[in-house]
Amino acid sequence: MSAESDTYLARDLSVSAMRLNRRLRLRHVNDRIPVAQLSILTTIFREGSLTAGELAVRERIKPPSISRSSHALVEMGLLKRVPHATDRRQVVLTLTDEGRRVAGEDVAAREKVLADQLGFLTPQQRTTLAEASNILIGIVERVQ
Amino acid sequence: MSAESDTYLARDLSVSAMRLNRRLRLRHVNDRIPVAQLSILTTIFREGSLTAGELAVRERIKPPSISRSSHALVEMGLLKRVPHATDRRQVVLTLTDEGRRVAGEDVAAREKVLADQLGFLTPQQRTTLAEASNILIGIVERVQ
DNA sequence: TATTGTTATACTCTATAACTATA
DNA sequence: TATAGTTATAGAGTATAACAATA
Repeated sequence: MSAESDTYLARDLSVSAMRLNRRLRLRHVNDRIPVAQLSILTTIFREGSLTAGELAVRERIKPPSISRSSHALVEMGLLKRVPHATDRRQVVLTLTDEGRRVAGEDVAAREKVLADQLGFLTPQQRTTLAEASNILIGIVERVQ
Repeated sequence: MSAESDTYLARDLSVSAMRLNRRLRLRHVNDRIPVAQLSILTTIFREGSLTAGELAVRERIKPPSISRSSHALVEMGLLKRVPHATDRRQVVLTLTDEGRRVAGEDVAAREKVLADQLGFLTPQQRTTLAEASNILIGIVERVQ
């Protein structure tokens, strides 16, 4: 890789992240559930019930954002707010049956949305994306 | 790559794009120019003066977003709005001297912001990111 | 009529600061 | 006092719809 392409790697990454993000958000808006809220839903789906604070850590956002999004999900009937067993300050966020159904469907839906696109790729390109995703996660962890 | 990891590739991609985006946006907020506006600035820096419509195509956003962001940049003294030579409906967006300076500096600044993070990576990982960025751009082009 | 761009409006997502309730 | 979470407030970024000016 040349020094010149190194220079633009950061820009290319941020631009492609921004644009991909925009596209995916729009897809989900069409599907009636905003992408950040869907992320919360599927995180709980995968990891099980979590308190608001634990969720904030996993989603890497601040508690107020969790608060807003989780209330929206409760209003949609996808999430329940359960009192914590021993600490009444905490709130345990749990999927409703409908929430579990939606979260489960979303995996398939997302697969479908991107499947067409991934279909254009070679296996090697898919591997590249999977590796890149892991690298990006690591970078995000360190940029604080 | 297993079928299972295939299933989650789309989710991993969208999550890492969202989080990276968030981090980069916050970095730029600290630097006083919002990232989307900076993207406009550097696009014109790289490609030369563009009309609002041309810019909307390149940035993959709708004209109203260009309108808002470009006016903000004009207010900051970074962008000029020049009447089109032959078509008075169109507006040509051109960098001011200050805009050119800021855009130029941004390449270095962005390099500095991510340089620390890229420094943790192996040359092979950087290559992976560069390739992934190109693949993602291609995907974004097709998701319409 | 068609194209270019702006204005009006609305929504998502996020943050920081200030607050409440509980530990 | 410290912690968990909410409310209040602000700002970025985006879209669609309706509009004005020009071709």
